[in-house]
Amino acid sequence: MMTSVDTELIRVLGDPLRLRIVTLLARETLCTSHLVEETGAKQTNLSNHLKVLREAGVVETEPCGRFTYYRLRPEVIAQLADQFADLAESARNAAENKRACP
Amino acid sequence: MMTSVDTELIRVLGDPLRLRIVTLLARETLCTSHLVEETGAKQTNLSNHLKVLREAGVVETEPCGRFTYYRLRPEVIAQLADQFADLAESARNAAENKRACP
DNA sequence: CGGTGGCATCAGTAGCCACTGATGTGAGAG
DNA sequence: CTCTCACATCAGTGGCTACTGATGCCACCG
Repeated sequence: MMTSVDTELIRVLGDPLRLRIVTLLARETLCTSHLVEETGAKQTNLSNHLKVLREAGVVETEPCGRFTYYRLRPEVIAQLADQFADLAESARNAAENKRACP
Repeated sequence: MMTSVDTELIRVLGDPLRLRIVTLLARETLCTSHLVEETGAKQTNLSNHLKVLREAGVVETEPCGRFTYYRLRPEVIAQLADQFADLAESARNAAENKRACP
């Protein structure tokens, strides 16, 4: 219920390129070169963002020979969705709560 | 369905203080001085963040004499929750899609 | 009508972070 | 073994932004 939203996770997803990556990975599991091709970003840049996403627990890696596949972790996104849903419901219920002017 | 997540909205909510404000406003409608008192932040700083939240459509204002009440817009948060839920579901369905190594 | 309190705006600053080029590492191909 | 390719790491830099102090504006109180 009173699960406050994870600030760090939102901050991580707040970057346009990272959100782009997450959106792409929501459709299929890809490796870095695919992401380079899809986004047009440099490999170094993507590697940095993927590291951030990995450390935030948003994606997980699966080595495949020389390649590294990145897979999105749906539970993390789903949990975030639930947290926002809770927040929205809380806001709806408290619509008429108004603290008196001091 | 394929509603991509609004980057700007997430970026706005990615700031710790702004998320704090949103969480507080999810419980009750407050005016600036209440938020100063709750968060311990300076009035100027809060005013800046509230402006950002207002321009992003997250909150709306209701003047009450000399005071300005801020109310959270639940629809915006709910829509965001839906977008993340869609993303999570999409990721679950595409769990086994893996593009071939180039 | 002056004074006060609530809030917005302005200009300046410091810190963070996204992006880049160069380099390191490790697996596969030949 | 050597070369190549996929990817990670490192160090440097520019731009954005959160925060601050000063000031302006407006509504209410006396």
